[in-house]
Amino acid sequence: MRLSREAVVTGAFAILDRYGLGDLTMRRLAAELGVQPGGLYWHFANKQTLLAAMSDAITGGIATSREQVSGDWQADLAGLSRAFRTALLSHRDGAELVAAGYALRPGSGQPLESMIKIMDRAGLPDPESRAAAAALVHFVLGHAAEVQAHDQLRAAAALPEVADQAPDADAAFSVGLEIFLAGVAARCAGTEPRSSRSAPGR
Amino acid sequence: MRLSREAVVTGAFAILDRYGLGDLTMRRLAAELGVQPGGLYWHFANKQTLLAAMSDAITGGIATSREQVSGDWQADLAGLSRAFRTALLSHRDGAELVAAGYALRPGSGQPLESMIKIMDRAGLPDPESRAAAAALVHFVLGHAAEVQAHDQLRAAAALPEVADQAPDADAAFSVGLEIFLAGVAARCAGTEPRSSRSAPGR
DNA sequence: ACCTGAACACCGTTCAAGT
DNA sequence: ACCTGAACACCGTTCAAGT
Repeated sequence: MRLSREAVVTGAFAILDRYGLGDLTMRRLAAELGVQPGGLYWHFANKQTLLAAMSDAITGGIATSREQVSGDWQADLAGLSRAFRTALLSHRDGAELVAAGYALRPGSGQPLESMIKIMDRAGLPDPESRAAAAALVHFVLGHAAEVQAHDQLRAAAALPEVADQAPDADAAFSVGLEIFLAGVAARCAGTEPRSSRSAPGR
Repeated sequence: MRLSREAVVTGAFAILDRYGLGDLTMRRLAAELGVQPGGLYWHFANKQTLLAAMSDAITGGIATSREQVSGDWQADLAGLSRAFRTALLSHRDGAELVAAGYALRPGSGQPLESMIKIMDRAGLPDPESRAAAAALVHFVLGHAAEVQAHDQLRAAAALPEVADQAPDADAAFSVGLEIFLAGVAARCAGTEPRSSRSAPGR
């Protein structure tokens, strides 16, 4: 069967979900697709490009669908952050994969630009909204990467505990997100258009 | 000359600073030390253990020296975060190195525990202070990793711009840090700091 | 246009054997 | 105790040659 970019990406996700990022090699992928390793390089210039395509597949579709939902910027920002987290957790090692390519390709498909827009509407001017969005992205990426690392440690140790500390991770994410939202709200105090005043300044 | 754990770590840092994390291989390190690759495995069980030792060398000495400086928890937390950032930036790819081992070895030498203590004193109870500290660590790690990735992209492109956007990065870090501090302060509003509650007349 | 075959230049790790 | 020599089982990538 003829190969294609999509077929390669699909096969790559199959290996990622079954064996993890460490075992996602060009040679293993070629074997999975019934092809010689060199054949992959007609469709992708190198492994990095393939990983970038996978990263875009994970983060794509989040930003556009959640751009402007309501007038409440805090709800919008929380929803976008949760959607980002869910997308990262939807594939094994998804956070590590996206984080690896994130710094190299600024904003290419990440929800960063959407976050900046939401904060702009909240009353944060451009340089600060960009810095704030970057901080939020770093938090979500780091949190999701930690969750998935713990997942794999548990799987490797074959612990019989079923639901272990999944609720802990969810609660920890909510705490971090709420702190961030409160911090942005405090910084917007005075300049904000019409949102609720929640936190006192410093 | 006889090898030692410290000599191996020192050589590893030399390669890291000169060639980057991607070129830090056991074979190259062995050549640098005038030794056969297999010889390294008498001092370190595997590469991961060596990288963990390097990570500890980077983060060690921050937490202990900056534990309780003043009574102002915001100043303490900001100082600790900045010291953490400086430590990560003190070696090439330092943030990526520390981040890679971070999720696998919870808290082993990271300033996370110090952050938790500071927030405890600020009035945040345990489960929340832990989640907040994790969020702060993720922000600092992600920020530093992005800064260093941009550093290398600039170096690879051989851009003639000298000071480029280093001030931008510093300002972005400050914004993220201030937002976080304001968010924690907002969450602590109402609950008095521990020192004024439990210590009756000091 | 799309892929094979085969090679190039690497990896981390192990382990008998030497000293 | 500490390291060598040599191997094992892999990597990503290239590229002439086939179809």
